[in-house]
Amino acid sequence: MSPRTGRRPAGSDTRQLILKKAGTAFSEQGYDKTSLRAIARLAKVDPALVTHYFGTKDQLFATLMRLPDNLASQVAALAAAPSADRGERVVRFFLALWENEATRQSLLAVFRSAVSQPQAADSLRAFISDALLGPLAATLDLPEPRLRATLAGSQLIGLAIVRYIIRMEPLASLDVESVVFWLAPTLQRYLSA
Amino acid sequence: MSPRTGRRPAGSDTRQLILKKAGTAFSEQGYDKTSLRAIARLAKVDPALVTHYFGTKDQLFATLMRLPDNLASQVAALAAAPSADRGERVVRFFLALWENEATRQSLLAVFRSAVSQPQAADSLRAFISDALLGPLAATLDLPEPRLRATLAGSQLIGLAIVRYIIRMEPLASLDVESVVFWLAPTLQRYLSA
DNA sequence: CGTAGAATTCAACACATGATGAATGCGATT
DNA sequence: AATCGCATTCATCATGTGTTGAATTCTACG
Repeated sequence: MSPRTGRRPAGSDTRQLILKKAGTAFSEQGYDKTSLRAIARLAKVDPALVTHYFGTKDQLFATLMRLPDNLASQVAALAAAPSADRGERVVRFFLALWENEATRQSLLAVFRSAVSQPQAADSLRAFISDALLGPLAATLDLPEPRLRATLAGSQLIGLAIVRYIIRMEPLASLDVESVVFWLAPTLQRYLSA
Repeated sequence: MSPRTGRRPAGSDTRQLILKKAGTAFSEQGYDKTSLRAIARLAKVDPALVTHYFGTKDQLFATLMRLPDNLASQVAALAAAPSADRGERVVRFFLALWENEATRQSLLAVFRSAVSQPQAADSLRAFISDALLGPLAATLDLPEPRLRATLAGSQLIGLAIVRYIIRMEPLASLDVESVVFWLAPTLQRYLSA
């Protein structure tokens, strides 16, 4: 009789399994609609085990949402680029973030949660504004740099929503190079002209 | 002793009060995070009364989310416009929708709910794709009309998110004319060139 | 071997949710 | 005045949530 309780025989890393399942669940449904019990169900584990490993639901989410730390420095590199192909570089950078499986998951989760969780929305806005658009605006010696950066942000966020969240065709299946081809001039105009 | 139960004295239109409170609640929090009980609390009414008037929560939401029916015909008019200032017209039309208090509420609610509710997301995609971008694409005699319409949609959706949902400055407080000034060329390029 | 501690589940709590059916009060019609 | 129907609340149900504390089983170390 397989015992219903107690420690499991082999050395399978259940903790990591839970993390993985939680990651996909959060990225597919957002924070609110993802229940600890659903995560536990996916990992074939008791809900209490999730709590046991990661504390509260908030802490679990925070553990998962660690975006790459070098993001800021990458943006700085972007800003230092010559202004002629700045638009293209920005688009490529943004697309790289979303095409990468790991970061895409975090981004999806954050975006999905930001709408309903005011706290998440605030931190998202702060992050985008301070860590991404701020540095970019700082290097624009043109009138209204802040506005220009925000406009660029609006096109990029629109791209993310349509291509990765709503998945509207044909943009959702378009190859990366074509996306760059279409969006680069727009970004370039916002960030120059 | 003011009786706790039974009909209320004066002729105040409670039904409409509930509708109004539900509208603001849905637009501020989206479908999921808005509870019938919260709506009832706002209207100072028993939760059962909400159910009594509007049936299920879904039906209440559907009752509120009736976007103006003439939308389709307006888009048709847009499509018929000369191609030279099509970009500007599209931007103006979109902004008019969001600057109008009544439609903004519906749009906010739909957007906020679309992220977490798969059903809402599907119908939003269908609506945008079929009723808005489809007709627009139909009148473009250029290569890849559908892609062009979707690109235009991405910039408009990005604008809505940044300006009306995330409320990121300075775009959030920018006057309408300036928004038109900045976005019209982008839209024009997607829809021509 | 024995035992400390980790992994895991069980059972339960306190709370919130959407929904329903019965009860009660008031207004309007006869 | 009597009555019918609407407006409104009460009490309650079934379900789902995050979280906690105790119990059980296994592993690892002495």
